[in-house]
Amino acid sequence: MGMNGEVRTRFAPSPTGFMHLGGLRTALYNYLFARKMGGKFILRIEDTDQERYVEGATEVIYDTLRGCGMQWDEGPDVGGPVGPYIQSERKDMYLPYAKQLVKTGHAYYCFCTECELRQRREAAEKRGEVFKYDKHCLSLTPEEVQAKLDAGTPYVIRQNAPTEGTTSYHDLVYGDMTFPNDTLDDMVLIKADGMPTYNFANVIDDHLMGITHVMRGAEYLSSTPKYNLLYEAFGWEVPQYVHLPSVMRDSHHKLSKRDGDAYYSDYVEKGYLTEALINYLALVGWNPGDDREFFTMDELVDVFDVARLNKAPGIFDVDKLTWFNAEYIRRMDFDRYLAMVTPWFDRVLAGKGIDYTRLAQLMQERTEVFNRVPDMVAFLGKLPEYDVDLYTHKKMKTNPEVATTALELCLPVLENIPEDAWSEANLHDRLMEKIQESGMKNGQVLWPLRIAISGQASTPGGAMEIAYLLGKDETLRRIREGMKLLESAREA
RNA sequence: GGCCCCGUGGUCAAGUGGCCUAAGACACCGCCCUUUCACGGCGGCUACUCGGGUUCGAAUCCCGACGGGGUCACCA
Repeated sequence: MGMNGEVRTRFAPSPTGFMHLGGLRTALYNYLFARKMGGKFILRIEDTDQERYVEGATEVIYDTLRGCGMQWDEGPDVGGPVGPYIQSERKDMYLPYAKQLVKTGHAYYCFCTECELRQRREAAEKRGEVFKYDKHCLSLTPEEVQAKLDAGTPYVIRQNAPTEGTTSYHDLVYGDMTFPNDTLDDMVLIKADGMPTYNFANVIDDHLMGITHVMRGAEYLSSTPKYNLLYEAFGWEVPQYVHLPSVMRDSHHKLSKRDGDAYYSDYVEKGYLTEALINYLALVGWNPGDDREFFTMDELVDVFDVARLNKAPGIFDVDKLTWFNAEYIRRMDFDRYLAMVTPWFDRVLAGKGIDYTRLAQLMQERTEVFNRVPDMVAFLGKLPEYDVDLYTHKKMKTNPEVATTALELCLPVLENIPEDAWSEANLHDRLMEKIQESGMKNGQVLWPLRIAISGQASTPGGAMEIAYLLGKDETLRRIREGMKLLESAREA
């Protein structure tokens, strides 16, 4: 707990230009926990790697988090009492701490060059050994160090990790963890360019920012002992740790950039809803303990409990996400759906004069992901080429002959409906009257009709709806075309 | 390879020694509804990785094996 017992969590992404779903989930849990505990959620940008700097990347982080409904209490753009919240702007704060560690023997200057280290590492690998920095520069006398410093020799500062004994800590998810110290490497704290490494900045900042609970990916499980050694060297209180199981693509791979399935933006572009994504993501690695599956952000805050976090990695199941998405779409206000689906309609129906409102009514419960909409409605804009076989449907008891009869039956009925009376109700009543009187079954007439005007086996809505959407001229045109197709098939 | 973690159906998962001849959801399959599809309703399929213990009793505790993941950077 912080000084006044307040919980403080942080999300500390590096600005790469994209928001990884695993990272988003980490942010979500940090946010939920802070809100749940009535604490503070802090955003910190970790941009100590200058080579990886990407223009506009921080905005992507802001937009994604805000878009998902996770507003931070302290951060680069909103300020706060322990700023700045961008590590590059804190650059000068770290070196003094590193020097303090050097003074107390917990760290030391190292003048080995990257090139030398690489060679030693490769040599070790060739021998089948694990490379570990051999504390070579630790044996330099204070005079030797000073001389090199005075000469302007490039240096880094390394942690002086113990080589014997063990280091333990308690994790709120994984329980008690113990690591042999001889597996700990002397990690670099300050890089040759004067910037702190993530490993160092993270500890300093978490302490200075009063972070009480560090929630991050399980990949940090084994580097945590080194961080704790740092806290102890400074005499600082170690935060609570909450390591999160990874989000996988399948049992062997994490969600990856290469497959185009790792980033928040990938899903938004495909037409997934933010609410669905957040709702689903919350459930990969955590569950409320009962059967509830649908949660708003506020409800999530209400039920979230660190004790219910899972340890095993979770596979990100796009099918389940898609189901959530479809459910959210079905439940959304019609006006919002219409506004969202319109651009997708436009891709294939722009300028065709289709009644979007009616189409949207038909489509809302059939939409799973917006990017599947164009293919579903394209037939309204242009009759697809189709095979006569489509007229044959066993259950509907139709075949080309029945279909021909059916279309011949429908054509005059539809021709007789005036343009200004071309409504679904009218279409329905006139057609049904005729079908009754013919003695044919509904399906025997309606199936061929729908095939003729849509050219495909499955459509959003039935024959009446489609005929209405198409309008009189286009409907009649398509029926005549269908009759022609049937005729040429008969001749062949 | 060293160290660490994990292991219930295809996937997410409930389960904290007896209520488990193991819930729920997604996916899949079948039936019903129906002018197609979708929605909806009903039903079905499929799991405690394996082997030893401990115990009257184990998915639950212990040990081992196997499998999977993570980590071993002047990246974060």
